[in-house]
Amino acid sequence: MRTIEGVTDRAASPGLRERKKRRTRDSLIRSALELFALKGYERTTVDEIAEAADVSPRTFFRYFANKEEVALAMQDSLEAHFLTALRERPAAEAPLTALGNAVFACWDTASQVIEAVVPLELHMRTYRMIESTPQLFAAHLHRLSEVEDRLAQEIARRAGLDVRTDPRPQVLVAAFGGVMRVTGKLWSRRGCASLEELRDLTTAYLAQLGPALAEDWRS
Amino acid sequence: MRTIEGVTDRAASPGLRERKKRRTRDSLIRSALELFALKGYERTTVDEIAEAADVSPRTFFRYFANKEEVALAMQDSLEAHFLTALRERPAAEAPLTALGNAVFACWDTASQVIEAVVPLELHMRTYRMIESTPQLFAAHLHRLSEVEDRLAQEIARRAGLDVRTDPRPQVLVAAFGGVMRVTGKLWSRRGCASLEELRDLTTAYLAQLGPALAEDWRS
DNA sequence: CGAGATTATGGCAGTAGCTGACAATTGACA
DNA sequence: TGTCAATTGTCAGCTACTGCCATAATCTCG
Repeated sequence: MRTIEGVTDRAASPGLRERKKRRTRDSLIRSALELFALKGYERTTVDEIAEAADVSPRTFFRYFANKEEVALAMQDSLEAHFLTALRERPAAEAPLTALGNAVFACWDTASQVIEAVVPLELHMRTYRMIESTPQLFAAHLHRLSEVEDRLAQEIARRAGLDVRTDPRPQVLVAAFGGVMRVTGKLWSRRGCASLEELRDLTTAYLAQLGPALAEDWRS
Repeated sequence: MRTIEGVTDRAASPGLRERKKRRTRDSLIRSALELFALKGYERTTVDEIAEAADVSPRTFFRYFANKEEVALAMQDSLEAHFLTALRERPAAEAPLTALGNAVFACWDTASQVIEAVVPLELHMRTYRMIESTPQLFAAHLHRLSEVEDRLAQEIARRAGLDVRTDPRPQVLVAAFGGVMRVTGKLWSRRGCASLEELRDLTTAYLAQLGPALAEDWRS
């Protein structure tokens, strides 16, 4: 039962079975990311990942629908983390402000979310790999577009609007997402140095949203 | 030689070999899109497409790197078409205005670009399929992100800026692209009825870019 | 505690996407 | 017409991924 599993996850002791599953999953992620970092995404086979995690190849596909998914597993956690951060923003904050603050708030605790599964540095390498591997980047963009849907939903809820009738939540989130992708790409090209740099980059680019839309750029 | 091929393409008679290649390619696209419409993307195999187009499966992969590519072939043409439309916009137009006008101008002639290869209605069905098939949609988003890069380049050129130093071109294009994706999705969900509807939708949503970024949404 | 219901895992066979290598065919061009 | 280059077909092979069934591990409840 997924629901019960999800609820008991953090509350009571999840039971041996659940703990074992989590360990297997984490082990698969770690093994995969390490192998990817070592030999590249395409040159790593699922069989190798399974072997490194000491499970059968068939089991791998019971945890991840495909090879992409294990590469993007941490992104998944981070996206959920971000969603939570947004929901915790005070209702008084303006939409765009809330989005921006949620990003920053979420980055403060992001390293903990990551390090619960893999070393931070490995995750950074993985992010660069995602940005530079077409197949992974495509899947990444797809997930982001689904996140944007949920973001728009949440933004609309905050503002007491209906996503179906008012275009502003979707438009805002689309623009916001665009900026995030641009900064993400830039950051990855610069080597994913520090979270500080990403923070500054994002601040600067988000601030340019208004000016970029201005009729005239002479300034 | 790609360059020579590209140049002679529309000028002199391209020669039998080139003509044959184009026919094979178009035939593959038509066969693929028809089969996709008939039995769905995943349930259509490359072997079937090749057989319908009367070539060997191996030849299919000489024209398209993978199965996704043939499904997105027309999008490819349309993106190139859009790029051209943007380049033809008068330099006096403001960045965002130029982007919007390029879209509309490009749609006026889009049907001709499409009908040179496949019936318009088949292309509409294909677009809906792209939006509703995760794997295709992911690939689609990836291509769009590459288009955005070129768009930013062109916008920067028009404004006499350097993409590397001024964030505005990229930010603007990212926001613009976000709106286009939102309208595209909406339009596909409504059944890709008419280009008119898409036009109205786009106009309305583009106009919301400014308001959506506003601090306060009470209005 | 122990029997029986659940659930996770492994093994295997098979499909489909995709590639490299080589041979055969076809168009280009002097 | 004959030579050269480009296109195509064939074939063997790898890898991602799935369905099926048997087995083994955990859980539940009397």
